[in-house]
This record gives sequence, C-alpha cells and structure tokens, in this order.
Amino acid sequence: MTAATHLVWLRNDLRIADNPALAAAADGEARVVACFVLDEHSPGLRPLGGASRWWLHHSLTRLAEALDRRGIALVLRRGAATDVVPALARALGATRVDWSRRYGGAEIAVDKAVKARLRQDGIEAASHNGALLYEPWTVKTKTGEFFKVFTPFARSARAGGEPAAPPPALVPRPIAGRPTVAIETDSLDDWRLLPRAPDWAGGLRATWQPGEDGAIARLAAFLDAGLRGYADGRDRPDQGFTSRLSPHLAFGEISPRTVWHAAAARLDGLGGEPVPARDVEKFHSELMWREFSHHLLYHRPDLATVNFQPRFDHFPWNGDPAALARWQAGQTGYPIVDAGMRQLWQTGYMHNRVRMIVGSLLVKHLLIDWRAGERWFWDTLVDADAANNAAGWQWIAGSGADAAPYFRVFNPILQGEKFDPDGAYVARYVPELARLPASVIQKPWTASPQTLHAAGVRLGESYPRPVVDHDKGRARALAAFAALQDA
DNA sequence: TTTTGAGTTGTTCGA
DNA sequence: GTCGAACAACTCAAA
Repeated sequence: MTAATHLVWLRNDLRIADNPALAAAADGEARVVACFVLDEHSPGLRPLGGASRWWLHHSLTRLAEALDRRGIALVLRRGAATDVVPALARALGATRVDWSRRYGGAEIAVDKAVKARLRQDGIEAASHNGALLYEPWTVKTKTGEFFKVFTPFARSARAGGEPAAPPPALVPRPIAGRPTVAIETDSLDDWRLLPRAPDWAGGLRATWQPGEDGAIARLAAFLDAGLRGYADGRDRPDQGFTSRLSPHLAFGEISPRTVWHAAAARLDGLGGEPVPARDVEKFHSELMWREFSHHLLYHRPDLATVNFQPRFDHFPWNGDPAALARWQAGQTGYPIVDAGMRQLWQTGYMHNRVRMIVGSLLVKHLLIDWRAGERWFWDTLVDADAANNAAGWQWIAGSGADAAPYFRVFNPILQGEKFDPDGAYVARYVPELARLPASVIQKPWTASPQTLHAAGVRLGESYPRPVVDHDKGRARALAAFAALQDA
C-alpha cells in the first residue's frame, strides 16, 4: 500500500520554521511534495520587480536545499496557478494541498479559484495564516468596520490577544518520505530571474543573504546590535539600528511571530543583555504597521493604484519626466535624497526615514503622482511588498488612511542635518560630496567657492544644483494641496 | 444620535 | 539656540 501524498504550495512563505501550511502537509505519514509556481499569466497579478526577481532566485535555491535535507522535493512550475496547481496535484495523486494566505485582491481571486478546482477534483484544500500576526478580518471597530487609523487598530488587535508564540521547529522527516516517482520540475535558471547583460546585482549580493538561514542570522544580528537604542536610533540612516528584516518578511523567510517573540524575549534579557521596554515596544509597533498595511490592502484591494481618499482623484499632478528621471537616478541636488535613491539602486533597500524624505520630495516638491514612486520602488526594492509599499506611498502623498496633514512638507536640508548630522550617509552613497564639511554637505550650493574647490566639487558639473528650490517647491505644493480642500 | 478626544514620522515664525 | 503656536479642518472611533 502506498502512502498518501500531500502537496504544499509555497508562495510568500519560503521557510521551514513556523510555516503552518508546511506543518499541516507534513502532519501524519503522508509523503510531502512542495511546489512553487511562477505565475505570470493570471489576470491582475503584478509581475515581480527586478530586485524581487533576484531575491526570489536565491531564496528558492536555499529553500530547495533545506527541503531536500528533510526529504521533501521542491517542484518548480510556470504558468497560471489555477491550471498548474490542480494539474500537479492530480499528477502526484495528492489527497490534499496546503498554502499560506495572501491578501491582495487578485491573489485572493486566484487562490479561491484554485481551491474550487481542487475540491471539484475531490482534493482537500486548506489555507493557513503564514504571514500575519492578526488576520485582517478579525480586527474590527465596534460597528463592524475596518480600522482606518493606526493607533486604534493596533490597540484593538492586541486587546484581542497578543500574537501567538511560534510552535517548536518542524521535526525533520526521514528520507523515506521522498516521492518514489520522478516529478518534472523547471530549472530555476530557465526562469531567468537573475539580471544579465548587464548584471546589476553586485551591490545586492554584497548586502544581502536571501533565504531562511540569512533571515535567522539577520534577526540575531539585530537583536544583538540594533534593538537596544532602537526607539531613537531607527531614525538614523547613518547608523545600524534598523532590523533590515523587511525583505525576509516580504518573502516569508521568517514569520512575524518569530520576530515578535524574539524581540520580546530580550525584555527579560534572555539570551543577552536586557533591552529597555521602550525599544521593544517601538519595534513591535513597526511590526504592527506591517499588519495595518495588510489590513488596509485586504479591505481596499486596489490600494496600489487607487487613492484611498477619493478627493485626490482630481489632484493636478505634474508628470515632468525629466524631474522623475533625476529623482530615480539620485541627481536631484539634495544630498540626502540622492543618497537614498542611490542606496536603493545599489543595494535594493533604503532606510525608512529616507524613504519618507525622497517620497515627500517627489510628491510635494515635484508634484509627481505617488504611483510613479510606488512603481519605481516596486521594481527596485528587494522588500517590495504590495501592502507596505502602497500604504507607505499613499501615506506620504496624503491620499492614504491616517495620512499626515497636507502642510507637512519635509525639508530635505533640515531632515539631512537632523538625521545624518555628520553627513556620513551622504558621503557613503554620494561620494562626490564626501570631502565637504558636515556644515554644508546637506546643502552644497551654500558652500563658498573655496570650500567647494577644496572638496573637489564643481556644482552643476560633478554634482547638480537642486532640481527645485525648497522654499518655492514648498509654496507650490502647499498651494496645490490647499486647492484640494476647496474642490 | 451626539459628543468628544485624538490622530507616526514636520516646518516655520516670532518671541 | 530654544520654545510654543500656527498651519485646517476632518475623519475616525468610542463613550
């Protein structure tokens, strides 16, 4: 008598530990087969950006190795998931399929269709919570609505119960669990996820270790070196207080509850020096922002393309392509902005504080539609996440939930002086300014000719003048946004 | 139903 | 340099 087969369909949960879908599939005597489907065919699914494709290649490579050590094969397939997953389940003779839930509109539609097809075929199908601390539909206001303000959302979610502790690690399965028949799988190289001609991924390779082991190592490094002092240090792009777990969370290489509880454990000093409660609370709050973004996306599936506040639909955006290109290239003439955009281009990542500064400049000073920024981030960020990216851009534009007042326009000079006081961040990513003294590195156009000459800076040649004067840009933005109120 | 307090991340101006 | 007020009015969420 042959053992039953369970299929686990992995998507944004590329890990072994605390993976409820994998655990459900591996529960019992059945042999387990895992699959990943590169779906570039289903309607509405957004194609992965370039940086995400690079990350996915390496994450899948690591995952295949880790699964193989547990006697589980990873099958790679390309095509519309509604066809591919049921077909694979039938070919394997699988009796059930498990997966972790996704929260975008198109993703939910695909998953529903897959579930219906499987059940038609008499195959059990079960979805699990592998990505969130709180399912979006479980957090509701007293009147049954979804929350549109962060603080009451976070309070209400936690009042319903603190995040569950992750279960103990999955017990490795014996080699006998391997499938006895050969299963066709795509070659990962054929998917061409890695850039070539040119290979622009050098900076990514130097910065990141994709995969579950990399995620665990990053968490450990953060707990030891970033959590203590996090509440204040997290705003400093020149220092190393941020967790940098975002891409690992985006691909599900580590679960949010693993991260949550690992930070909470440091309160007591377990496994290290005790950390002030304020730092742990601030970090937990950032995880709750991730929850809130998913909450918003679930209730507003078009969050990445449609203004959360409809009155923004009439906003007179100025689509100046030359200005957008300068922003993308890190040539705006505002050093903190250019440092951020170049950090993004080189490493696939940008410090959170700097994301707000560059976003504000694009939307307010340049009056460019936030969706242009959202698309650029989607393509270039290794942590590109449908919920976080869309919610973040709508927040900075003022069109989102719980958004800042329109008159809150970031001053890129002041922000640079406040959060990169020595200019170390600018010097690192805008090397042509590295020799300027800290007093002018955030505003090189104010430096004397002697200072510029001594630092080897030729304004307008080696480094541009500001794309728009701050005071003029601010005034223009306030006028445009104020008109929105009267409309 | 009405009322009330509150709301991630800022800047500028004038004292 | 530091401090408080002004910048608008609105929406949200709960009492």
